[in-house]
Amino acid sequence: MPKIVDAEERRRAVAEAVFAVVGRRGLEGASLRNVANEAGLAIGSVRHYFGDHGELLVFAMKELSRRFEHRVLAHVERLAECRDGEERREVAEAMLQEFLPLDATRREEAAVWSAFVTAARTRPELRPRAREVLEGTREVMTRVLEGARRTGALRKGLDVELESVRLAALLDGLTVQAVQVPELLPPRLLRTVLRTHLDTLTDGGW
Amino acid sequence: MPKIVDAEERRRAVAEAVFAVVGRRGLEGASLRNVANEAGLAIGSVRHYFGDHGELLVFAMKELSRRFEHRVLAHVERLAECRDGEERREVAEAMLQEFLPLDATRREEAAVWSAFVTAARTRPELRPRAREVLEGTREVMTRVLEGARRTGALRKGLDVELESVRLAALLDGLTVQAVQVPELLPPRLLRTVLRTHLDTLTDGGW
DNA sequence: AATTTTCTGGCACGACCGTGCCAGAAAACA
DNA sequence: TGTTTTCTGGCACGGTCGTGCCAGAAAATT
Repeated sequence: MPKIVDAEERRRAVAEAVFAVVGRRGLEGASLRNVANEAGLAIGSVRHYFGDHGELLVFAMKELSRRFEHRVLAHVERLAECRDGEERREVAEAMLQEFLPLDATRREEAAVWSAFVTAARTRPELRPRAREVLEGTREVMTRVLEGARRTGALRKGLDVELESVRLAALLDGLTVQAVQVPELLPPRLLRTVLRTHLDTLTDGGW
Repeated sequence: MPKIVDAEERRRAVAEAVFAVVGRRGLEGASLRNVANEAGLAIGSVRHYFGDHGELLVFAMKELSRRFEHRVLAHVERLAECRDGEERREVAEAMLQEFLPLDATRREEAAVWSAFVTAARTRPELRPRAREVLEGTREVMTRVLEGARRTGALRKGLDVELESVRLAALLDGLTVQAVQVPELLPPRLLRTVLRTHLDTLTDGGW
């Protein structure tokens, strides 16, 4: 075999180019030509690693969600190691902040993800991953709230399932709006809203 | 002058075709040809009423938000006429439900709006309207919460501005997720989450 | 050194796009 | 009736798209 080249790494590099193009020009700008150009490759090379255009988009979407999940799960693991109550609250809050576009990098990621998810409604290939991520998000919410309930931090009488849906929706709403009109949802406000919400779930202590 | 034809009405009819096409094929499917075909017109006719393609999209987006605002403001007026506390709560909740995709029609509307808003990030012509609607939404939230505060229904110690942001984000998040994966957010659940949230704002009574 | 396989780069085709342009139909006005 | 203006329908252009196809470069294998 020729040309020592790690195929998977190359695919990831191309995905990176997809993110850049989508961030700048939207998903409809992510043509093979534009992506290849962004990646500094010839269009033929890109096509060697991806069967067709749809496959490229699916891979990029999966890659984006994979990275995101990786970051979140790191927090979840740290959460499992916590014994101290105060520390639990801080780690949980840090984990939930991971869902918010608090800096330019994350805002771009969120914008790109938003583009994929919107497109997923009309493009069947993209739908499964959109659904998986939403389900995963809800599950993470359930896990953290259930954990809080076990340690007695959660207010009595709360429906954990319902609160998971509410929390997931709140985070998604904040993200979508912050991507749309960042001026109206600066990082500070995003953090405050999240903290306020968590306070209502834990009536004071944690 | 020739051809008795109400230009504005024709423009609205074309906008209707835009909604149908975007609902079915996404915004990138809303080409002049597809829209004209959907409206039963020749492409030349559509172009007579809209300077260019961008103008068509801007008009359609404005028309969609205009209709939505009209519906919401009707509720707001009814809210102003309310004297009874119980009635106020019901009308307010009905108004807030207007933001949720509770039936197929509204789900389609929300999906189309979502497509426009996502595109607005990369298309400058669409940005102003996206921002206006978000600001308007937040203002409506502030108005209804401020009203509740005046009548003593709101829990003490709540920051109305902050709660407006939180409520608006929650509604947006529920909507976006319901458009993405309707199975995970059936109308019943949407209503329950909203009601639960309002309960936490009014500690019991209203 | 010869062969095989992976990889790169690019040409060409058909499809769709927005738009400039124009000819003719249709109705109001002279 | 003739003129004018609005409206309709369509042709043709340049551009971008995904994709089929292929030739040659490059490296591992024989």
